[in-house]
Amino acid sequence: MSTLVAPTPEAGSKPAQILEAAGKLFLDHGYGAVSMDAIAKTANVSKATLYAHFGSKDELFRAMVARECKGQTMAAVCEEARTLEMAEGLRLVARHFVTLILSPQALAGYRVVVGEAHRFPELASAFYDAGPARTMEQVTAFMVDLDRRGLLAIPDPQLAAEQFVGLIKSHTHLRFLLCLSERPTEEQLTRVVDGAVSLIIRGYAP
Amino acid sequence: MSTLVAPTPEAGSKPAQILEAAGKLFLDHGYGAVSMDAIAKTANVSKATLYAHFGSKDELFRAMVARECKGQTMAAVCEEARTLEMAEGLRLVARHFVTLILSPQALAGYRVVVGEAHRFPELASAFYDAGPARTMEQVTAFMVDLDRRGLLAIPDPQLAAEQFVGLIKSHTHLRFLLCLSERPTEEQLTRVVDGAVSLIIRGYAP
DNA sequence: GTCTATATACAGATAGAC
DNA sequence: GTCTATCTGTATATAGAC
Repeated sequence: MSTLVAPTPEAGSKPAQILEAAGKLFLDHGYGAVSMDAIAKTANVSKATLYAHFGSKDELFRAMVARECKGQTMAAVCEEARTLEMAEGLRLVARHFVTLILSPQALAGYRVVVGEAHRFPELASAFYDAGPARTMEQVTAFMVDLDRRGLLAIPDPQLAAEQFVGLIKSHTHLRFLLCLSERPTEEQLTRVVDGAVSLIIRGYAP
Repeated sequence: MSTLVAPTPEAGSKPAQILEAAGKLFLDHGYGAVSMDAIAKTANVSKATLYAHFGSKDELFRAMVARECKGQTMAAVCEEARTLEMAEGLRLVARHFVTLILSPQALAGYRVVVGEAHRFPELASAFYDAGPARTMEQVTAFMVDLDRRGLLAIPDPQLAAEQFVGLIKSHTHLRFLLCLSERPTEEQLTRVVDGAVSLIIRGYAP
């Protein structure tokens, strides 16, 4: 399993500038549509310098994805949710999750990784491990906790976790992926979140 | 709204050969990774002929997506499902839907359209109208029917339809999009379908 | 309509000076 | 380590013969 843990270059250094430029461009326009020239230009760096730090376009792309994967976690929220009343805890998790996946960065990352999954299968795999897989683990653990406390009756916590995130992504995520909507309205968010929470509670009531 | 209704060339003709080759290659490797040379070669046609029928790579790409969008509909199944017992009807719809979205063609199309959504926003929009939007309409109509017959109590049929498809896509769809799995096992399908159906039934029980 | 051959541009990657 | 200048392949698109 190829990890996505790349050594973070110190802020302000040339590699950091390059990674930042690469992130902006790749995420906005996709892998194929961005040239190394454009990245060098955006980073205020010569192309030779670029190649001195990243051996190829592939390598730079991988490093960029690794960088973007960091800091997108549900761990803290799932911990906090355990201390709340059930419906409130579920709503907190759902709310955090929907905000995360509809953020412009997450959407752009999703687009580019999905679009290049055929060409970079190991990258897709590493992205999955670093992002969605960890999220699923954390949400599953939350479901196990609800079951243990007797608040819900969940025979298959992993299935329940998958259903929960499926309910939240629902149809909305696709609409945003396809650039049909720009920003979620407060109303949209509430509708999806409340719908998912109440369906899970009614469906898994003890 | 740009429709995706392109005149279908007669089978066996040069345009048909070209579209078929373009479909194969674009869907397998993505827009950026496929050259017009490769398409011409695969179609057993010269590049000049190719340009005689399709003015540019963009145009060919659009025509290909239009072609691939045809024939993927849920209409017939949703009709049939109305004649069945509730759980069986839901299961039929779910089963058909999951089979549809996990088919290699649908996955490949999804990947390429999502990956290029930034560059071809109107195409993404047309794809949405031709595929997902129509599916949602049909599933929503099915939900309305279940409510009218008093089998379920569904105050917001559109939300329920979105939840139903969300439950079915769940986490599985992402795993397939990222090329982490090749073919769904019978067990996977049953698990997702039964889980979605029973959650909807319990959640919307009158 | 279809082909061979080519124009033109730009991509990724490198050589060599500083 | 960083730059300017360049090599080399290949991409899209077209000209002109048949």
